[in-house]
Amino acid sequence: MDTTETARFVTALRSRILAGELPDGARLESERELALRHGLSRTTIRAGLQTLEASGLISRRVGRAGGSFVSLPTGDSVANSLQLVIGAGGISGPDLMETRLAIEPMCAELAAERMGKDGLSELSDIQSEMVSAMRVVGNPSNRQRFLTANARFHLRIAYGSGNAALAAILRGLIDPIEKLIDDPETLGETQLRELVRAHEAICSALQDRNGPRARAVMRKHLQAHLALNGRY
Amino acid sequence: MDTTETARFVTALRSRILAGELPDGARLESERELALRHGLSRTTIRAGLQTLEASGLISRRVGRAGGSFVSLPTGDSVANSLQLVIGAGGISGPDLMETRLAIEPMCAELAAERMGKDGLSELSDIQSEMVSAMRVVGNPSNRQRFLTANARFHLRIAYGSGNAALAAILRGLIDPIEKLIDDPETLGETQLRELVRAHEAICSALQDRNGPRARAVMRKHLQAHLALNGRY
DNA sequence: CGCATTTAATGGTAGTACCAATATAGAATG
DNA sequence: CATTCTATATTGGTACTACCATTAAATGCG
Repeated sequence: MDTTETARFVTALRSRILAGELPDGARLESERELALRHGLSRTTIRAGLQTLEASGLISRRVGRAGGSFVSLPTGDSVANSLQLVIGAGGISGPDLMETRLAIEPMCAELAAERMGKDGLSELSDIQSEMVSAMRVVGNPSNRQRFLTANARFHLRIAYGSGNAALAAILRGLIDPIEKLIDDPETLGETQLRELVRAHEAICSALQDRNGPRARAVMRKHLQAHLALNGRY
Repeated sequence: MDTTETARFVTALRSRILAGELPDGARLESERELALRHGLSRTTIRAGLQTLEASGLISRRVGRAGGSFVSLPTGDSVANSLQLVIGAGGISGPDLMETRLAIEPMCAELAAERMGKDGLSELSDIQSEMVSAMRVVGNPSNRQRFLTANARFHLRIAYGSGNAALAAILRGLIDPIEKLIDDPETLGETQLRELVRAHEAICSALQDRNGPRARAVMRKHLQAHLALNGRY
């Protein structure tokens, strides 16, 4: 394996990073120094660093105090690659909804156990925002406000689950899903009102710290979406 | 945004790919031609292609009929970035198990509805492999055989769900999880036998095309793991 | 026709030079 | 002394040239 010099350099540096030898935020040597140390040209070093940067393992800044800095990958990179695959059409609409249906009830259950007071109040703020946006949802910009707040509502619960993996996955799904469901035909005023009501029930279950109920209500809420336009 | 020439080139080419303008497998112009067409140096073009390759959007081959080829990202890139984040310690052990608990029951339910005859027979082959490996599980190499087959069992069901997103996610989780649970203390012969029994029940539910039962049995199976060593 | 050889095209690597951004050291100034 | 401006050093970003290694196609030969 690792036929090229660049690939060798990448795997070497990547394992040092993942092994924790280079802590988060650590500054690597300059490209010129790395080239000398590894007996490679700056060209090759730069190619390797480019790859590592694209993987989210380092970030680079120019300038005197600049250089390459270790940045341990977070859920962001998962969300990004998920969005890439979806954007490329590698995952169908029904797949998205099914995945959501797998993830979010679990998020709700965990959030009921773990979400703090501030998180819950943030959630009810978002809920108020949705209610106020709904009043004039005929206005296109308000419809957008409504949908954005809806996404934030679900994301906030995922964060509230305290589970980085679940949150990252939902973050990757939510934008494509939002575009998928934004259809005035199937998502009219009646449905929006129903949606707000469901959110109310979820909030209440979370405040009661009732995990199973939160899970059940969330599940029902999502399945209602699925039923709206049977096949996406 | 896109302060550097490289970044500009990357975003331009990426959107062309995601827009479907460049179909899967399409061959890009050579680096020298791209440089001319974009009025950039080959250096910059190469930097951009390096990034796109790391994102899984293109692959490159040397040689006369070589070049850069569009490769629409698949679940692999999601699995990879998931493994990167986990490898960097960005996701805890309990997070992993909870995510698994969210994903796999859904996989089982869908697989019960969608898995074909060949898939089911593959599954029972894997099951036989596990049974035969279990007989001499004291032997370390056989223990490895057993665990590998176990992973394949769960992955096969995820594929059988026909849902690319769920399969990709489990693929990213399974290796780290396998290492996590491979503890002779908590996973002794008694537990292995119990595990095989659970797999048997899952197989049977799938063959009966009983989705809800498949979901329930899978869920119970995973929760047994969780209970084994309460906190990972 | 079939096989070996040559040739041409590609990405990979090296090296040099210079540019642009930016933190730091130092000088000028109040 | 404090502040502000200026020079400077260090860094990544880009350009250009040259050559190598790999690979498939074109060519030649038997």
